[in-house]
Amino acid sequence: MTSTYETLRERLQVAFDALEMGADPVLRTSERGDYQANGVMALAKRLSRPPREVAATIIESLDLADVATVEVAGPGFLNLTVTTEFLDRQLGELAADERLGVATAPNPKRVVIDYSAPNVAKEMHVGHLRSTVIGDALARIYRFAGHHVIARNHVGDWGTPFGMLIEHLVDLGEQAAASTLSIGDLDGFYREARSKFDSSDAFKGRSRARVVALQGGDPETLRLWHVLVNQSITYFSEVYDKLDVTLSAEDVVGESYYNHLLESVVEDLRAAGLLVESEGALCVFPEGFQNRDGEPLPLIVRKSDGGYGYAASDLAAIRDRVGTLHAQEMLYVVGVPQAQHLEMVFAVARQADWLPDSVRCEHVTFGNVLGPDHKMFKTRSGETVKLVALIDEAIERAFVILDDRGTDLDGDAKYLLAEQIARAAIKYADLSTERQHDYVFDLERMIAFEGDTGPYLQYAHARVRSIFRRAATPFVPGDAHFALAAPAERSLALGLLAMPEAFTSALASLQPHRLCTYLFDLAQRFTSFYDTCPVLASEGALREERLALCDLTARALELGLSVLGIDAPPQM
RNA sequence: GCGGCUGUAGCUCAGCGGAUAGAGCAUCGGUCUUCGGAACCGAGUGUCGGGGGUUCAAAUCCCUCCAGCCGCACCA
Repeated sequence: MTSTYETLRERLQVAFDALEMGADPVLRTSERGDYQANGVMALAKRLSRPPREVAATIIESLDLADVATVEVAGPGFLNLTVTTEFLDRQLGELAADERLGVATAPNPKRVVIDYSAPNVAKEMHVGHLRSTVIGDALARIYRFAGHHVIARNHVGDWGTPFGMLIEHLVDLGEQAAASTLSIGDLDGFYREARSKFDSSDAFKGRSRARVVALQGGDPETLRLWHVLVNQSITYFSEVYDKLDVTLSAEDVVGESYYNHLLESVVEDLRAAGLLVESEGALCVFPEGFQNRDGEPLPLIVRKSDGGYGYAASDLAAIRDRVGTLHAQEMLYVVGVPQAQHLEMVFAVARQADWLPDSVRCEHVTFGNVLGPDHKMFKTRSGETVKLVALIDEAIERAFVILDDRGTDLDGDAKYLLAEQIARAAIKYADLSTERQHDYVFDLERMIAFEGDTGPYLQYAHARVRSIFRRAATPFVPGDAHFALAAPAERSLALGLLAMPEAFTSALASLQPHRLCTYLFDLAQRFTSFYDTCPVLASEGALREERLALCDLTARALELGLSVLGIDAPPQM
């Protein structure tokens, strides 16, 4: 179906084109009418004609009779009020459309989304929250748009620390180490290894030898390394389950995967004439990057000791993703401190012809999670906050809230609901703010049922559903007519019809928060409607109409939330 | 020093070229014998960090200054 906005835009475009081909009508939603077109003033300026006269000309040729009424206001705004007949038709189509008007991409793409990226043998902490949650929401949004998403979890599973980690594993014994790694204190494992490395020369020596063995492909060393990696992947999966994140073990393609490609990366760069040796390291100097002394800044592909840095594996990953996976678009959901590094990697990949201009490649940045003191979120004692601890605390709070309101659920059902609420609180708080901004983590506020929160949206959804549970006769979708006599009905209808634009906007800008804003607005429109328009108590056609509006609202909330990775429980 | 990000109501945040700058929370006042009151309606508050400029129109674009955060060659 063609959305309401799109219908209006198309009609306006014809009229604007008649005066100047391609002139933008600048169509927006409005508080004065339903929509307003602001493009007249700019066009009038270009034509050197009085704006109101241009507006009159446009209205004359505007074919909107079956859609909306128009009037000129102020200096030349076109205020559009959609007709009830048109709304009725649109809602009828919406009701019959499982996608609620959201179109699928005309040209589905293969999209690689790189997100989460925790480190093997280390605990996941708040630092991984945003990449994981935002990345997963984008993956779901892209999938719903009809794209083929290839999720990549670029875990840190290689490098010099693995020498000491493996030696520590050997010291502990594999059985003991395995249980530590899976159940308990991952950071403790890492810290112990580190402190032995720092305090014991013997251990340091063994660790270094172990790194060499690892890089040399020694089978026993690789076996031990696999123990570490597999334990970690199991642990990651548990965290992803807790968060309801779609990443699976198959999406884990860590740094180690690119090892066998690094040499050829270097060779290709050399062959392309991009490689420069500087202070013993093999570098590429992409244009436009300077160090603090104003000298060209290198991307170090191979270190002076012969080892490869992460630039090399990032380059190999691009070459692999474009060359082998045939990615047509790549998103890196990675913290903003990596901005320069990634820019350089992308620049080099372009120079090396691994990254054609036709492939959109974007660094999707995000701000920091701050504590109540507005500094980087840490525990009271100054340690990083573990993701699992964060989720568990949210679940406990959800429990308390459920008890307070006297839930009739208990046991597993109650726990499941508490989990759903906790996840909604954490994810929605993260997704509903502009991605690049820092935000203050305040569990109390996030999990509240009032305000712009995940649980509020879930609650709104549950309330709609409850209407259908109470209805004596089952609701039959499809035969409703929408008279929209009450203002709250009309407002809700307009909200329901605006889903496609909200979705498209979130997708195009890689900003899930635009969808959040939309859903919150829709929920508010619904509660106003709910307050003033009795549903079950009304009769006949009016009852059918209101039930149909409720049905659409429930579906819209559920769809919107699901695409953000948030559950919409039918009852709370 | 260079580069990037940020600075909007008491608090948390939207808005990023259009008509009097919005929401949530908090505050105050109403509604309602409530299809789940964890509701709805209404009210107040802002040199949109400061200053210049571009434009018919600037919180939004450009320049500059101030404040804060982050990066700037071998750890990923």
